[in-house]
Amino acid sequence: MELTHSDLPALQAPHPDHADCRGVASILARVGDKWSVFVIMNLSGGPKRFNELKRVINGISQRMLTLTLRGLERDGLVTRTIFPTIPPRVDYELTDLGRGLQQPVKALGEWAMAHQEQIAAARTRFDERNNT
Amino acid sequence: MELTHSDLPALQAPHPDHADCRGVASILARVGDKWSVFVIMNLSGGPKRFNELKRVINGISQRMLTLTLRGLERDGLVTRTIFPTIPPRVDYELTDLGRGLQQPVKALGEWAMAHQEQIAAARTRFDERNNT
DNA sequence: CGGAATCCGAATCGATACTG
DNA sequence: CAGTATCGATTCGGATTCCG
Repeated sequence: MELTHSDLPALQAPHPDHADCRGVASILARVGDKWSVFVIMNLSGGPKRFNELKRVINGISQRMLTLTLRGLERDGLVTRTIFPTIPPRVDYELTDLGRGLQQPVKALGEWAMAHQEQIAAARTRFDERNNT
Repeated sequence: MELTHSDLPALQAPHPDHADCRGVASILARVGDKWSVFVIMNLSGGPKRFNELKRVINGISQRMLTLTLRGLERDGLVTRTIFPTIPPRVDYELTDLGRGLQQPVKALGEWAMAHQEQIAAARTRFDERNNT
């Protein structure tokens, strides 16, 4: 698969807690993927079709939308339902698991929104300091 | 800079809320970066030196640790303090901003831990279904 | 010790063209 | 409409070498 940064090198285990880091990291990677987040957000309101998502997300290529949706489906976050009509229709919908993920993701998003100016300022300062 | 997935294409704005997606996404990308998360976690306990981090994280290359730390420093999440001793010593420490980020990240990490079996199972099922 | 610089293969991604 | 397939450009990232 192309999308996942999934498999990461061994991680030391100072506490037994760290045993699960491998799996956890692959989940964090999905959240860090901007397209995955956008798709999850745009599915909050209910099921959507492929091209509907493509229009709303605006900037995603067909290829990346397909890849992103496959990844989410693989992780059990999204379901894919085919209606064998003509023309074909495919609906994507959040699973309960996917909806559950929205809470922590929104928390993170809100933190990001709340501090984005602070971070932007830090970036500007850092960039000015280094180049010129 | 090499590390950031930062700049993303325009995003439609159904609600005015979505105006900030650009900046927010670049912050989410940092959280999605596995090394950044590991570094932030490992700095919870207080400042650490470069090679100390390198040993603890185990699997990160020197190059990626440098890049990751620069990124975090740029975003104002980590400070870098040089002690001009011989041999040189450089300490990295979380800023208040960095410590603040830990809360939502931990929430996400806990969600991931809580559901990792469910997700692993979903992946297995999906993979079995498709190939073989 | 804590990097910076270079090399180079591997993984990503967008654009395009084709299909049922 | 909802994809798959292919290709070229970019980016990523590990290994290595050199430096104060």
